[in-house]
Amino acid sequence: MEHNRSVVKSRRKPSGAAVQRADLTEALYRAFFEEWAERGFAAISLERVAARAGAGKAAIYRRFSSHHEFAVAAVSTIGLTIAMLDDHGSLEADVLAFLTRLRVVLRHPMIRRILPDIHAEAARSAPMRDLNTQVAKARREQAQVVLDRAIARGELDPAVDRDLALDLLPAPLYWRMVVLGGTPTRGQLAAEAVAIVAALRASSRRC
Amino acid sequence: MEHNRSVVKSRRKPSGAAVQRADLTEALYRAFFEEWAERGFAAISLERVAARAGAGKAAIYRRFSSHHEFAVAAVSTIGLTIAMLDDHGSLEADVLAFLTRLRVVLRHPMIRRILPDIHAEAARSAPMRDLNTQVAKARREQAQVVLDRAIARGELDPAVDRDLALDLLPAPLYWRMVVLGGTPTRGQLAAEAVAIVAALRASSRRC
DNA sequence: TGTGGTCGATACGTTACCGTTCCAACCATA
DNA sequence: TATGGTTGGAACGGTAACGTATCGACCACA
Repeated sequence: MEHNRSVVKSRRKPSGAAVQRADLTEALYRAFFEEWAERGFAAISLERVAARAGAGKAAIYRRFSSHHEFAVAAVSTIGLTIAMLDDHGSLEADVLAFLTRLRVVLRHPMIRRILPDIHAEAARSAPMRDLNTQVAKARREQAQVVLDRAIARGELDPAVDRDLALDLLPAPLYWRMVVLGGTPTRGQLAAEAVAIVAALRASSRRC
Repeated sequence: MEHNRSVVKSRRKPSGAAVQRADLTEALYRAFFEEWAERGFAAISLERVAARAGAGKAAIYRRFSSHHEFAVAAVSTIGLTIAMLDDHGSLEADVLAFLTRLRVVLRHPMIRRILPDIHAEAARSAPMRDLNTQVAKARREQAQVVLDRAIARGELDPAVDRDLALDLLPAPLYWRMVVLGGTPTRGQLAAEAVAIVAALRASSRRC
């Protein structure tokens, strides 16, 4: 069907100018996210993306078979940086470290705009839903470590409600920054850590 | 400029078929939100909205001067139902009632899809930001009542960190339902209420 | 050093939506 | 009951993005 010539007889490998430029591929992804942040996912125009990347539309359609596939490929490049958190000696310190890192992420104006869009789109398209659960899983693991350490230290009951705990850790800060659009100070973060630790302790006691 | 004839000489008030049909206006709003939920805010087409409402485009442009104004008017119809919560006798019961009501709201598939879109758009356009803060304020007042009652009962320190408390109440449930896409059971809601109460208590103690 | 073959950019036809204009339908008023 | 005047719907040009086809430019290989 496609690439008929090379299927019939591939004399030699592509070389020279006939090889895809990885830097342009990256520029296309970057432009895609910039457009996303500015206009919203549903309004992304591949023509503007190409122009912003300093390329033509063919540069996109040679790499991806459709608008949709390009979008999927672009979002798939996210969520790979999942560096683990250091041990800070106590649950409260670990929680504060977790919140501090989350604040760094949510401070990026682009991420702040794209994240809620992902959640909205997750209800509409399957690949976006997959991406969302994948990102959630990565975040989950990071938080699991915090809980496991606390249990090992004896600060938390092993029978702690993990699902609830994994909600309690990121939710208040996400709410404040993404939903309300604010940015808490370091002191407010510390107060939040104290409250979250209390909530975590309470969610292990049987009622 | 416009409506010259009636300015020059208004013989009699509009009547008969010459009066706007309120039911169609409502149908247009409804269609707007259905389109929003299906396609995303940025991809709303007024042509499809009109078609879905069983009307022509002129029905929209007679009522609103532009696409943008229509959107603003539509979103302004939200957030007017702010019925106050009954007193359930204890902070924990009040929190549970608050969560139960929030769960009802977030169960609507349309609201679940539209809310994150609003947060994303709030970072892009001023009127959407206004809407968001307005909705936030209504929610705030509802939660304030819960806190005030608890303080009156002696369950909470009057010096409680209100900003933090107002984040702690809705955030975990919002996270679970909108970000993760799940729906907690009544039992999970009760456990969450316990955890939140513990967090609220902790956020009033001085450190 | 010649060259094969893919690359990126431009131009093109198609589709969809915007916002406007026009006209028949409609019904409470007088 | 006749009618005035606005309504809703359909048709119209204009714009923008999609996805495809074509072209010269390019450069590692042989």
